Amino acid sequence: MISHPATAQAMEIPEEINGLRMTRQRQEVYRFLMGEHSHPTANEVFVRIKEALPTVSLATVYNCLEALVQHRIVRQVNFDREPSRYCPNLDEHGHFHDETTGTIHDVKFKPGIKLTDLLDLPPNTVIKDIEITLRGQLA
Amino acid sequence: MISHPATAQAMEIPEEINGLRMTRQRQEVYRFLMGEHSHPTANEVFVRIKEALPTVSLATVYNCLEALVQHRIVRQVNFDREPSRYCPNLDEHGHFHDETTGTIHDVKFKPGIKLTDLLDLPPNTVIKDIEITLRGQLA
DNA sequence: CTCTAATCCGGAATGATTCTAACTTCCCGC
DNA sequence: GCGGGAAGTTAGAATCATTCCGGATTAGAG
Repeated sequence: MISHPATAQAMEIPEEINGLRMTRQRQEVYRFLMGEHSHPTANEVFVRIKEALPTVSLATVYNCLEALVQHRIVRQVNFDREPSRYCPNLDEHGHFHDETTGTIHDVKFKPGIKLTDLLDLPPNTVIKDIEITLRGQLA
Repeated sequence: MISHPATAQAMEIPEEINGLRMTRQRQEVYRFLMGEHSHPTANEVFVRIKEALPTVSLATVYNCLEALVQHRIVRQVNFDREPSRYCPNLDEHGHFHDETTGTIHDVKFKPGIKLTDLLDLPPNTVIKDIEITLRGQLA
């Protein structure tokens, strides 16, 4: 087992997360996402991890992202029909898309809010996932 | 000006809605959407209104849908990266995507709920649009 | 070390949507 | 009613994020 004291910014990543074997490529994707709050697209992940892994392919980035999402290690965020973005924040939260800058911000819920309590859902509904997206501008 | 007493199901549609001139094609798109709760895709709208307007093109359906959405006459709903769907319900509401049947249901908020009150938004934020989507199954 | 499954790779294919350029219709002032 | 510009429509081509494919590589079990 080799440790990497020289590569300072390299975060240690376990060999497996939530039952997903963390290959080198998945590590790089995951490491990059964890350090970003900008909700990158697949392509942005791709160009960025190519620095560390020059032979990586875009298809692999898509594969890795899908695996990470399936195993609930990161979240996929969709805005209208724009390219999907990826978010390392696993807490229940929404996303605000600032139209003037094009940036995306996480939006917390006020304390004690249980989203499903506010919705008029039919009984016996099993909710697997909730997505809240806002669009507007910071005046 | 000809009236159409024979075409029974034909709903009267004003010449203009929210400042949008209602051409024949826009009328057909709008009329169909108003009678549907199934949240059709652009292509579903296309095949359906071709019955009344055989020469209509898919590009026109997209144009009409965009115009209707821009003028807040119908709403566009996006689920992950699936084709956009269109919804005649203008009340603030969410959408529940039933994974077992593939159907989409409108979800009302419980009375008195003001969505933005529950979110921890930065001050001076102007919200133009909110979208809430749920995924799960009716057990 | 060998075998098999998982993963990765580059490039081709897919499919919803948008663009383009030509044609038609609408509408306004005359 | 009539001409001309603007708005709307059309078919087909182009776009572009994403997925698929076939072959090469790697990992882990025995």
